[in-house]
Amino acid sequence: MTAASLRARVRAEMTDEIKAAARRHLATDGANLSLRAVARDLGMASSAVYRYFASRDELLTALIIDAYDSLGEAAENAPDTGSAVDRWLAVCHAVREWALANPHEWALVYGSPVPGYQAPTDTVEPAIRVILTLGRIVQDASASGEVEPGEPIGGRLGEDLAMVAERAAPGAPPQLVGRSIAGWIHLCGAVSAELFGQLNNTIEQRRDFFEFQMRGALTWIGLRASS
Amino acid sequence: MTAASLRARVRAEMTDEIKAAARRHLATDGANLSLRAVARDLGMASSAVYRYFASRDELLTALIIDAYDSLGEAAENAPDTGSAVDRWLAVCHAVREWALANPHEWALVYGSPVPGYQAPTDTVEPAIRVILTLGRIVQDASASGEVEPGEPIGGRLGEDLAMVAERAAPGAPPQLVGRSIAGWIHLCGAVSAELFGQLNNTIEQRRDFFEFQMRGALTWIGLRASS
DNA sequence: TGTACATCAGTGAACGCGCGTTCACTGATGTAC
DNA sequence: TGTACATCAGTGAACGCGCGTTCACTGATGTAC
Repeated sequence: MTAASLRARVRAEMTDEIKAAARRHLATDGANLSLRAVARDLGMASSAVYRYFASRDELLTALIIDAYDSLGEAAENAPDTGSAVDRWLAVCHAVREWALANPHEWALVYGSPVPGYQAPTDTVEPAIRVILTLGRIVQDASASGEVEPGEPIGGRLGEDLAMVAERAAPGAPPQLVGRSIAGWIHLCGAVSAELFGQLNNTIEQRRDFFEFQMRGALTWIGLRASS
Repeated sequence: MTAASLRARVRAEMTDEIKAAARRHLATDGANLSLRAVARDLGMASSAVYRYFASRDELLTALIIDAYDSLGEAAENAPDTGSAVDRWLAVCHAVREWALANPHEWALVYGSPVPGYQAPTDTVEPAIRVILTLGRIVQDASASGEVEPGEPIGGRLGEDLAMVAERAAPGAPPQLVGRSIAGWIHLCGAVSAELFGQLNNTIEQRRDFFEFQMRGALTWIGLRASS
């Protein structure tokens, strides 16, 4: 380990500590967390944070990227065995469990947009990891015939979906991809509904209801339980 | 018109103006809007606002209740003719169109919870107007047999759903109510996905895709196009 | 109808606070010869 | 190996700002007799 890389490592560790403290502040302050409060927690001058992040927004961006990456990793590491339905459901549960474990980071990326904050383009790649994971399942299922193709979709929507299919599940029929995107949206909606309190005092069997919903969505999407 | 009720009317008008100004501020500041900024917009001293709202949180609560009521009214006023499927879709489109017209109010009630804000109980009644509207459609469809009842759901989730059914669609089978709640959650998720930017650079035919999703959800929910 | 009083909307100053960001600086750590 | 210099993390004061809320007050509007 050369001296230079040691300095780099210390720097990386400090960067991580700042992000960790900022992440803790998401719980109390949401997306308008305070740089000064973060610095205070770490016992350092607020100006010192500027050695690591050029501005509050840049720190926020780092948190957003980390959240997407962490969620994406959770989705990618979901058990990848069994039928397409099994695999899809495993991803759904992995996403939900990650969100329950990291509710404020979920809110940061899937909640209301932060007013005045414009996400830079380097958030895009981490942002699509979940949907690419689902796309792979759909593509595999389509290749092995574990799928109801369904009615083709014409018009401009058909073109939109064909372009998405090309990027996320090449070879799969666009209408199937469209139904899969709908499934992903339902997944996000179900997680947000649970996290943001829409089910309070109504449905207490959260996990069961979640699975019920995702299985229901799958019947329409048209993945089959076995090939 | 007595003098007293005139004073009351002027007061109500001023209250409305404050809320209108605050609503405008939702666009730029989100849920952490500033009382002082609102007062400034109206050309009044910031302390004057306290004659109308005891605190910033109380003003926020008023905005939340108004948003729920406005959305609820839009849903209730959706065209109420044709089959259960027609009526359900009409409500979905009414909700989406309201949200597109009032994106910041949608974010206020269906976006990430405001940290530190606890909604008082008088937000509950306005909050459930949409789902009660959907419940009425399901109840009617169930009564007239325009419905696939589907497999009953046992266990605790079944009990949860039976209780919801009792409140929102008495007489309808709990499993149908469960699928309907899932449809409502998908509706909220689809609107949030569109509004919060999840479809950016992906799907441009927003209305078509929305309708595609809602129709798809309906095939699983099991409302029939005609009795 | 006229007058004394009560109610109420609105003012402006103040309290005490926190914020993001900049800047000149100190001192430690690394680099080049 | 030793020394002169450059890099870099971190400090602390300052700038200029905005915030929610309170309080004693003024004047207009309504009420009771």
